Amino acid sequence: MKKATVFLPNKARIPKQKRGIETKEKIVKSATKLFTEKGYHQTNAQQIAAGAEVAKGTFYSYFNNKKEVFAEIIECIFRNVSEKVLLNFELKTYKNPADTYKEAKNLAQLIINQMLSEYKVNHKLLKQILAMALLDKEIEKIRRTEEKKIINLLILYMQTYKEHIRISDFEAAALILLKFTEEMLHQVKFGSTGIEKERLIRETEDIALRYLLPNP
Amino acid sequence: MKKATVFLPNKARIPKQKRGIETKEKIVKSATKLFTEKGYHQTNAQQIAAGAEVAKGTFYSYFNNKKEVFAEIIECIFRNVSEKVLLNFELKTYKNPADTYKEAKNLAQLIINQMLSEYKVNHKLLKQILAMALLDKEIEKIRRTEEKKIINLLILYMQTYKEHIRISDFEAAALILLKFTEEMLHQVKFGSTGIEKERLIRETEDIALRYLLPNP
Amino acid sequence: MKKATVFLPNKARIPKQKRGIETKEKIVKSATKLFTEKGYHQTNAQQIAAGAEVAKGTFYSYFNNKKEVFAEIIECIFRNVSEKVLLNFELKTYKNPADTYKEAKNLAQLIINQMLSEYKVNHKLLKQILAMALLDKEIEKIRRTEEKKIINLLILYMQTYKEHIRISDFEAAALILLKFTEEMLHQVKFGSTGIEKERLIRETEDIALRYLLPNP
Amino acid sequence: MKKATVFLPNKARIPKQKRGIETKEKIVKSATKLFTEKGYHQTNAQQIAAGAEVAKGTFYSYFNNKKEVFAEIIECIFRNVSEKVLLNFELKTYKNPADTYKEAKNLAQLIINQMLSEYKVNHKLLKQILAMALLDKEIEKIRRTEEKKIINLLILYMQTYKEHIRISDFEAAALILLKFTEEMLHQVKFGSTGIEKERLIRETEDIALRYLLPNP
DNA sequence: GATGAATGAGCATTCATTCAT
DNA sequence: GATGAATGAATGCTCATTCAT
Repeated sequence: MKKATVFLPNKARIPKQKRGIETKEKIVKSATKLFTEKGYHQTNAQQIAAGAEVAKGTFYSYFNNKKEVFAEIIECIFRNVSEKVLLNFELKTYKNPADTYKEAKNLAQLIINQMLSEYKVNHKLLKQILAMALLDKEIEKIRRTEEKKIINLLILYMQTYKEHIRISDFEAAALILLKFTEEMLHQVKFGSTGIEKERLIRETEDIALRYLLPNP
Repeated sequence: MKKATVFLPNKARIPKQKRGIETKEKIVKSATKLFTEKGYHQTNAQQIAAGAEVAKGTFYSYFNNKKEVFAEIIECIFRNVSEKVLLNFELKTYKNPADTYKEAKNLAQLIINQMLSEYKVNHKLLKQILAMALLDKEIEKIRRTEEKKIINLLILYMQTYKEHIRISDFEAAALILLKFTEEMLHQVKFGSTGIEKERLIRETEDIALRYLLPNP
Repeated sequence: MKKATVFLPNKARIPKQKRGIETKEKIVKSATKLFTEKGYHQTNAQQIAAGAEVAKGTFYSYFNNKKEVFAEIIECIFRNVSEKVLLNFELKTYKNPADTYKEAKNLAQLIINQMLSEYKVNHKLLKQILAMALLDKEIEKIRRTEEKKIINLLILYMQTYKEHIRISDFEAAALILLKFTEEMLHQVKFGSTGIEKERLIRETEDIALRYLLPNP
Repeated sequence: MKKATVFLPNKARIPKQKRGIETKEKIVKSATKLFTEKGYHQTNAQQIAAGAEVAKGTFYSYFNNKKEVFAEIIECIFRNVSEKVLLNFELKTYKNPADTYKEAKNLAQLIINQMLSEYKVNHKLLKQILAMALLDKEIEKIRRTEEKKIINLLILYMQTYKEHIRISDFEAAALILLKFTEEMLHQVKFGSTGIEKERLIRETEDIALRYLLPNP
């Protein structure tokens, strides 16, 4: 086993002109389509380039490698979700500053529904993303960074309504709620259990609210 | 991807003699080690064979391809978990046929703990397994088959203690409980959140029991 | 600039069986032919494999890369030269232990001629070798290792006949004599100056002997 | 290799205006820097252009290809050396027309020293140049053309002092002296033998003078 | 049964060069 | 004149799988 040190040039072009931006978008679009249809490992740079109607070399002038497009795609997806959820939360708390039990319940319901609905991504692509987040450190990091934002939001929510919240370990609770809701989302998305979507969502809400809020 | 095979010859040898069984075990052991250390995609047949101190050809006479060893490994792991949990459940219900509220709680706690402790598999290998279950239909099927057993067990548990259980949709509840517990297990295993194991387990128990059982 | 550490597997096969040895020889032969005809940089692994009538993969199972074949070829050539010169020197000094001035002269003449004649390698390949020894550290090292043997031989010669040698810095002298003789050899081989081979060899002998030995 | 061009369009621009000349100089400077630091083969047009702070297209409007810049660089270096040596020789023979033995010796010493000191080029770049002169016909030709000038100078020197020179084959002697001095220069420059520069230069002078001049 | 030499399609990546803007 | 986006042939290398010994 020899050990060699190599310099990775990081020569990815950052397009400034309209044409370049369009080309990059075409590549991302083609990559998303192929990753969704065939999976990440079954897709190669040649196919992505062909799908975007550009040459292989053009792909490599915008991205250093296949993983980089994937990272860009999922960063965009995750960010979109966390931004939407955050925005919605801010709107609601601004409009309804009063913190009654009923409001706490409504807001919790809202956040859960928000998360469940925001993953607009195709379920096949979602599988690829989840798998890659397990297999690849960099992708895992991107996922965790975006998840941290939602966790912070959940902690903020619990602090806002702390008088109506029965649990005390906000940090652990936020993580658990996020992971649990995500997992339920995946079950709903992948729907391979024969149990209908609605039943799962209803139980998800039940379990989360019962955990968060004391008995009325 | 490399080769689109229409006819699957399935020429894998099923060893009957002691020597053959030992060879197969050596191959499985080597594969497990490599999948854990380097990951599934980073491991090739040559390395598995070398690790088992057999020739590449020998590997291919016991397994049709790399995925087959992986399937065998995870089938063994999942089966082990479901068998242990099942066995334990049966022992407890046999010994304690009375179904008081307290017993229901104790047993629920037991099942959760059982599941949390039974995944003895290395966390790196677990990541590989979860990723593969997302990426590959066959692996997904194996996982689901074994999970179905635990779900049935949970449904049985709920039926046994139905008078003390507050939820009514046993099927959905069992799936949710399993998935939730699994997810928590992964958080505990991967431990990348900075939250201690004990806090996570405590909250997991809390959330599950509160969901299952009515307020005392 | 990112920095990455990569493990180079060094998976080159060392053939033990007759068939493997023959295959390796075929590859080396094909590589030598192509490096000579087209030059090192103009030759690729595919062509070497084709020339040896084996698959590309076979080439890569015997050599990690193109440079490795090249290194093997030149190591063989250099070693051959130094071994022949050394052998001849030992034979002569064994047969003629007396160290008169005349013998010193004869032996010097012999060594020069030996070196001049031993580079049996084609002049085009020699150019490739010299260029690579300038461009590549590893090839340079191989060259220097083999040259050191001849330098040691020349130092030994000077020590043996030290009473008849006019110079005192044996180490520098040996290096200079070697490099000078090599350079003359290249001029003779490359013959691009229009000066005949014989004139160059005559002058080479003259300059070397006049440097080494005092005036009679 | 990449493209077999039959028609050489030679569309390289010859800059007349100040700005164009400056741009060309920037390109040459950048190329020299990169060839020295990374080597000829490891440098590409993009990097040269980037180093000169011009676009890739600009590079190709001044030079038809990478080799052309290299040729320009080495032509400049070699010409510089031969011009300096020639100039110095003319100055000395003009100032000291008398041709005594002592003067012959002094002048020889001077020429050797001149050559040894004039290769101001970085040793890494020198390696690249020597290698390219071995690998490429055009570069070889440039080198030979410039060397011919020094050889002619040496022949002129020998003719001027022919009464004090012991050798008769001026042409062969001039070539040998040049090649020998060059080779010694490289040994001094590359200095990979552990022998100090001064010892090598002293021996070089000794060997050359002893070859040229009879015993006093 | 075991071996390991051989295969060759397949993939990631590079880069000299062109040309529309 | 300058630019830099685009090209695509070419290359080094891998590895699942076969099969003669």
